[in-house]
This record gives sequence, structure tokens and C-alpha cells, in this order.
Amino acid sequence: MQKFKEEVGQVVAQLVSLEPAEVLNLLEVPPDPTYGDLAFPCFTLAKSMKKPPPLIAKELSEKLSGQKGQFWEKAIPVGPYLNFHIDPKAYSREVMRQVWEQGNEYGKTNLGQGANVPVDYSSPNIAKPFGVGHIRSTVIGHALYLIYNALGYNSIGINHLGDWGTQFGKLIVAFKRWGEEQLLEDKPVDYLYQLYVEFHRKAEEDPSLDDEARSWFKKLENGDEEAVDYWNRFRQLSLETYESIYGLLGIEFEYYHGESHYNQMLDRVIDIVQEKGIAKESEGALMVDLEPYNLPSVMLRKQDGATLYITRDLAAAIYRHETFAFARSLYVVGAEQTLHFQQLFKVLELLGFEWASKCVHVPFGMIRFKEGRMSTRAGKIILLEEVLQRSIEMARAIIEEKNPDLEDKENAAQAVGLGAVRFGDLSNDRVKNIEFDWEKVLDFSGETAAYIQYSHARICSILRKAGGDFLQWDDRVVSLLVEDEEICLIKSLALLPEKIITSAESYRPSVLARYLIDVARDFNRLYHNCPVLSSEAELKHGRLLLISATRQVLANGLALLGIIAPEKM
RNA sequence: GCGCCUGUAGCUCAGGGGAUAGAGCAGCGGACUUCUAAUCCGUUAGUCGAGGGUUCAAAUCCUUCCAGGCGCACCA
Repeated sequence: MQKFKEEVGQVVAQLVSLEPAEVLNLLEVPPDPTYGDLAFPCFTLAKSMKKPPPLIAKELSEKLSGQKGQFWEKAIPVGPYLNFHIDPKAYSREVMRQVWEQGNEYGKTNLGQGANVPVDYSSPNIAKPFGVGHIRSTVIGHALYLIYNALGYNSIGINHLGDWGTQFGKLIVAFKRWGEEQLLEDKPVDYLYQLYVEFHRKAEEDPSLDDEARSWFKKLENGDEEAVDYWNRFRQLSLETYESIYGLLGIEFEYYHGESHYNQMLDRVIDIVQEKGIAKESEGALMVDLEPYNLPSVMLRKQDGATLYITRDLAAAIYRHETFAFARSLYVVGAEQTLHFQQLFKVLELLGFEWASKCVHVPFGMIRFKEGRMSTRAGKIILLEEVLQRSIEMARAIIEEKNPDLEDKENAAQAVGLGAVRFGDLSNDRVKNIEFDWEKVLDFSGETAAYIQYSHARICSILRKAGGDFLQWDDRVVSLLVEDEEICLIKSLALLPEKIITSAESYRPSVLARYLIDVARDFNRLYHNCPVLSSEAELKHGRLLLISATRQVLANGLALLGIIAPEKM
């Protein structure tokens, strides 16, 4: 809790030759709560005071002996640390009142003050199936979108569809040669994918197919009617399939600005680049030399005049800045494209755009099989839809076994099944590769979304049995919460706001995900050791307020991860 | 060859300058006539990839090496 920290910062600053802000920076949370709740390490003072740190801690504590503040009750030296202990009653009242009063808003702040933050995420390539590989961008991006909104930014979800490029040349060639109307009508994305795989297989034997594909893409760029017709159909059919998955996941984008959206701007981008004189012709292609910056040079226009991925990304970046005047612009794209974004941002910088530094690539590791990486081209891939359906199915089976009388089984199964898949992707640091393992995906015990959801459902169950009118705020009954389990849980509840901020600033939803596991764990300990309904009236009231606040924190946190918290499961 | 990322318990991973390095899974042993046992309690387990350096203090920062992953001009 911020007020507690600030108070301690003030107190220490008065005693030593440091500014409150400097003290605040040094304060840390002790590894074990028996040490205290906030520690001031005295090492840095040792030089200026010419005394050993333990002595400084001791002297400081003597100056504070007998004193107490609003939220702390004592300061005790332990070795080189001065450890502040909270006043549990004052602290609990403050934290729980905040949760009580802010409700669904608890944890949110207004750091962003309405500034725009476009978040480029999900961004599947049309005509490729939506594999589990794409789930990472989708789930991480969506969480960041929600988290930035919670901090008072105006998040703008942009689905930068891969709806342009040579792959359309390939699809057109494949469809013209081997395609069948009926199959395309029936299962468009699956079928286009088959064609795509087939194209690559045949192109290995007959490289002229690649030339043919390139020339069809060139036609597409020139507005050739036949090419455009194919493109339109392929795009439209794919989009419909994607939207059903987004619907299932509860995701809506502000914009579906795919790569094709920037086509009209490409000439202008090339003009700007040439005006600035940062590009040069090389063997008929247009290049920007990045050697001086220790980066490989990039090509903006091919020999045949067609543009590349980065050209369209330049256009997109400029468009986003002109349209949204963003505070930050996020690209939630796999780590394998790190170099691409370094080049993109460097070119923006060379163009003199000072906002280039506000563009952030948020990379993440790949999902791999035990045997190796997934490959769209080779057809080695697991479809996201299959993963989601199997996960929901597993949740359904477990509910059938554990809670057969549940009224709305389907709702709970969806929440748990989808939550499991999302959480699996969010709970670990995004930069690490993930090994895809059905057993792990379908395991709902331990550090999983189900654990958090289960805790939430348990709380809801107790609150239902208590009856709603029991829940009224009362300072007095909160003071009765003195058990270790209670205090520990309250301290955890206090952390939600700062965890959301850390998640946003480090672009790591995993910080929030792990925090929710901690809260759920603290609650489950309390659940087993501190009976609520059977306690004496006032203590019962206090505990009801506590678990109600816990429910609020779990629900608010899960919501920011895009996970639904069912009331029963 | 060059660049970026990763290496922590049997497995999957937290911790990313500070106090005895923590969880989950798996294993073993316990707890359901009591608020949902998708839970809880106990227990086993670690040269923090290796060497060197900086620091009062290094799993954490720097450096070299090793192992794995990902990239490196006409794909996205």
C-alpha cells in the first residue's frame, strides 16, 4: 500500500540525510514477514556516517522507540536493516476500505490520462490456419490492451492482418492450378492452408512456381482485376473464420487494418524516404543502409517494383502516429522478428520522427513441439480451435465428475477451459519458448487459472450462504482480523494496483498472473484455517468482508487477463 | 561467421544487486459427518550452465567460454 510506504519514507528521511524519494527507492519488502513489512537497508549510509550498518539500524530504531505512525507500529533493527512493522488494524482498515469503496475499479489508476496506446496484436496471416502459435500474440496482446486501459490509457486494438504479400501470389497460383470451388466454399481456411502447403511442396521440385507467384503478387499490387478478385475472396473467407475464434475469446478489435490497408500510402512512404536521402538504389532495388548502426540494411522496394513487409510497416507506423498521436505504440509480435523491428524503428528514427522511441516491440517466445518447431509450411501445426475445444471438453468432464448438480455447466466449462489455455500462455515470462504439451494444457490443478477461478467460486459460495444483507461496511469488525492467515491475505490484496502498473511497464502480464496465484493461495490457506460462517457474529462479519474483498481482487485481476471468473464451477 | 534471447530442484518455471534461493508438477505421508478435496498440511530435492571480474553485498551487473533457441537483401 502506497500510503504506508510514503509514511515510512517520510519518517526515515527525517532521521537521515536523504530525500524521502531516495528513501522510498531503497525500501524493500523483507523475505520473511516475521522480519517486518518494510525494510530500510542501512548499507548506503555506512560511508557517509562512518559507522557499520547494524549500528546505524540500531541507532535509528532507538530514535523511533516508543513512536508509531498511522500505519506502522514499531521499527526494529535486524542486522543492517531497520524493519518497520505495520499496525495491522489501521492497515487492514485502509486496504479493505479501498477495495470496498472502489469495487470493480480497485487496482485501476489514471496514469495514462486518456493518452492513446495502439496495440498491434494477434495479426494472423490470412490463408494460414489460426494455430496455437498465434495464440500467444492474441492472448498477451489482449491482456496488455486491457491492462493499459485499466491504467487510464486509451488502448486501441489493431489487428494487423497479414493480408498482403507474396503468399497471395502463391495461393492464387495454387488455386488456379489445383483448386476446387466446392472445397473452398466448405472449409475456406483449412482448404487455403492445404493449398499453401501443397504449393510449397511442389515449388521445391519446380522453382518456377515461385516466380509465377511473385508475378501474381505484382499483378495484385497493380490492381489486376482477376488477382484482386481472388484476394478479396480469400481474405473475406478467412476473416469470417477468425472472427468466430475472437468471439469465443471475447476479443474485439477497434480496427482490422491489415497490411493491405496501407497500400495507398506506400508511394508516399517511398517519397519521404527518398526526400530524406536515406535510401539508395542497389541492383534495381531500393535500400536503406543500416550498416553504420550495426544492423543489416533493409530493402523497401524489390527489383520488380513490389514492396515488402517493412515498407508496409513503415506506412502503418506513420499512419498510426498521424491518426492516434500515441503515447506508446505496441507491437505484440514474436521474438523471431526482433531484428525486423530494430530495423523498422531505426528507419523511423533516420526519417527524423522523434516518436520512433515510443514504438515498442513486445516479443515473445515460440510454442514448440518436443520434436522441434511448428511449421506452417510443412503442415506441422496444432489448430487453436482444437486446443480450445479440447480444453473446454476436459473442463466439462471434470465438472460432470465434481459438481454434477451445477445448473450452468456449459458456462463454467467455457470459462475454465478457455481460462486454462489463456493462463498457460500468460503465467510465464513471455520471452521464453513454450513446449506444447497436451497434458499440461489439460491439467487444471496447481498454478492454473482454474485454481484462481476455484477460489473465486468458493468465495461466492460462502457469500451466497451468508445472504447478501450481511455485507455492510463496518470498521470495527475489520479490526477483529488478527490471525496470520487474515493479515497475510490483506497484505496481498493491497498489492493489486502496483502489480498492474508493473505488468504494464514491463509489458509482462505474467506479473499479474502470478500475483493472482499468490492471492488465491493466501485465500485457500485462510479457507482451511479460519471458518467464516460458523464464527461468532462480529468475526464472521469481518471475515465476510475480507473474502468479499478477495473476490473483488481475483475478479478484477482475472478480467485484465481476459479470463472469466464464474460464480460456481 | 555475426547479432539477439534462454540456461535456477527429477520436470515446468518464479525471483533479475541485498537477510536462510522459492512455487507448481511428479514422489512419499497425512486432512473431507464442518463454508466446493479443481483444496489444504507435512516431507524429499539445488556446484542458480562453467570460469574470471566489479561491489560492503552477485542467481541478479560486466566479461570469456559452453549448451540450446531464434534471426541475418528481393518471405512475413
